[in-house]
Amino acid sequence: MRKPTLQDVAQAAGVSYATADRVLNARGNVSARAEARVREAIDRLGYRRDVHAANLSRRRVYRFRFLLPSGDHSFFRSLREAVLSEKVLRAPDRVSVSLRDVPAFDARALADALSAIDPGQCDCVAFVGLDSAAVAAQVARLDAAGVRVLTVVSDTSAPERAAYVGIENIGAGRTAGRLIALGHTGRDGLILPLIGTRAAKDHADRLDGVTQVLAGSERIALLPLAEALDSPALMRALVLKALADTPGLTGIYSMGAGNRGLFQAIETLAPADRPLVIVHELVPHSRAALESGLIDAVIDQKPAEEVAAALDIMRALADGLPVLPGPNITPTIYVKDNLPAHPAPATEGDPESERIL
Amino acid sequence: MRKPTLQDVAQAAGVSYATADRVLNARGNVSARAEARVREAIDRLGYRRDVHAANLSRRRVYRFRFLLPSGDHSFFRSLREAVLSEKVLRAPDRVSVSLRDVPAFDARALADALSAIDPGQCDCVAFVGLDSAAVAAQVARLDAAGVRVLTVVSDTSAPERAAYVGIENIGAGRTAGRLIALGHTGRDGLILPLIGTRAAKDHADRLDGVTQVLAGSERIALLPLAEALDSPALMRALVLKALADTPGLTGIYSMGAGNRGLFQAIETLAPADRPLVIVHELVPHSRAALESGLIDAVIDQKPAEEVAAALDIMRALADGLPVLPGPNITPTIYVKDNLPAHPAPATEGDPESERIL
DNA sequence: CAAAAAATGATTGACGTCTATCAGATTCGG
DNA sequence: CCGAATCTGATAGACGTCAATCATTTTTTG
Repeated sequence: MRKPTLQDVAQAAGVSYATADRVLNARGNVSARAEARVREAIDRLGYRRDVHAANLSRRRVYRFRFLLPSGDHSFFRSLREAVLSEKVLRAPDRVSVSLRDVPAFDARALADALSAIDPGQCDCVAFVGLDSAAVAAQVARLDAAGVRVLTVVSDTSAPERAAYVGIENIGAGRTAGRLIALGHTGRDGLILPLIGTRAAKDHADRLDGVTQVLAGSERIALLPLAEALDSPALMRALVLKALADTPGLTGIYSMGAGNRGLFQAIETLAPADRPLVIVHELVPHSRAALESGLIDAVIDQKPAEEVAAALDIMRALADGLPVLPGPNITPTIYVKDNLPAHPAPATEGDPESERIL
Repeated sequence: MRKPTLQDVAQAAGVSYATADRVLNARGNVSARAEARVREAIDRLGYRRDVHAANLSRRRVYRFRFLLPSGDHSFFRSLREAVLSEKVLRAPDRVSVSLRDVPAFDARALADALSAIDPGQCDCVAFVGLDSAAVAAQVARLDAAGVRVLTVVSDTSAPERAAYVGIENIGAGRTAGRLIALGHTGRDGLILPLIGTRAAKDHADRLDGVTQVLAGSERIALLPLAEALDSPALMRALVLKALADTPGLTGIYSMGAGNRGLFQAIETLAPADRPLVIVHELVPHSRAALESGLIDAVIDQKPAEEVAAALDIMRALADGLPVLPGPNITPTIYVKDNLPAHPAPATEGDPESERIL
């Protein structure tokens, strides 16, 4: 049995191809009777439009845009790399991806970048969520203009955003807490919680999570929260101070960035004395720290998967398919022994593979 | 700038469309000079064939087949479910997936199933690797006949298999070892290693891995290996016996299946007394055990991702693209707090989504 | 009941590629 | 240099859909 075509549907419904097409593409000027017969035939034959033929015919290109925080944060860098690699990967599928940098954590700049988007030139935008009235207004404008909007990594509360792709940070914090508890089986613990800033929702959620889990253990206590503002220097100083001031320190959980400073501080200790250390995001520095045994675990949100998932959703949104909005990436735990193979350095224009097909 | 078409290439090369086509599709009867000019034009314009238009024109359907172990093992069940869900997902992309059951761990039956494959009816087969001369012979036959072959979950040594998609089991065992070590920070340990069968390569590799890591710790010792043959009943008996015989038991690592028996045995203990427990594969039982706090971690190979990755590779193989063979799925660690949302029960023929588009 | 409006059918030329055919041109061996 | 072999160009009809046009039929309405 061949897959039915629209021609088959028309025939089965006893109407012309033109009428079937009018129904399928909602072009109007169709009697209720004819429409019903066509719909019935579609159901009966199990007709599904051939998306590739359709896109070919209408010369359709999916125009997707990412607005990503600029700056030298390794995590954002890996996000950007993931976008660029998906860009070339999906080009054959008529997906055109563009990437714009916006200043990090700057709601004003983000709103400006959103306002610069021409609805005629873009089908779908993804950005790292921030909450502000200006951002919310732009999300509403774009949605009304037919541009679907979604958030990645961090959500926004604008009700028009069609989806969020990212991890659930309370769960991520709980996961860290669970590992800390595991590392304190049968012994007492004193944990230093390091955060980037309380103001960032994702950081705050992680703190909530770890607190929830450790509250369940009477033998583990949390030291007062230290804010390192994602700065390696500050982080280093804070950790060195804590190590000096707190002899019984058994663990450190860093919820934000700037962990280079943390690693420097830990390096000053004898391996046997060093506390349990958990950080977020697998980036070159944290990977090296894990490989060398300086730290115990990295909780990662797999930016490459996140971008791929975002693009799948953007595609579905552009095609008008229903999309469930919830968080869908689960935080991954990396230890020294389950690290992914080193990613091959981006092979821009590899002459070998160019030639094939 | 529009994407160049083959027509553009022909024009740029100063030849007719027919000649450019002859070069692109290696139809022969082209002078070296003309071929060179066409290739140069392809490079210069950055021409890439429009795969969707091509597949439309040649009415191409990718015919892929999975041979999966039958039986009631939950892990194989989730593999099968993953295949079925990908099957409907990829149907619009001209990918036709078929699924055949073969008796588990039966090289003879596997070879028979492979021999039943008609090269004219199938572009690519994936199966769970087993080593036997008969299997190797069939792999060679299929490869020679133009059917690309790949292994999932467990590899085979047949040199013609084009790729392996699965985790690296030594690494998985090491990962478990690392978690066990983490759970024994500052205390001594005695660990019971449970295996399905020594004969299974993946199980044996996990044992190697955990042994490697724990050898590095003087405070943790491994009890003699117990073989549970993936049987819940046997598993239960073995664990109960070990618990009775070994007062100092602090951990259990189960490398195979049949963990239902393990959970039953653990349930008899007071929560405070129970050892650290790590098992493989996130299936309903292990998930429940994790959620209820009966066990500490599950190491999973993400069957859904594995199947998706396998299909991507099958597609690439069918299109003649180069594919790197190595293992590419990293084992994932699940604790109570980073479990994925419950998968929606397979929505076969959801009337809502049928209608869209 | 006639004129206007609405619905329908028939058809056409894209989209980019594949496959096939056929006539004409070029090259080659003897 | 002639016939044969090889190469080249031109063209046409698919694949399944889109978008548009135009003529015809049916229905509505005043």
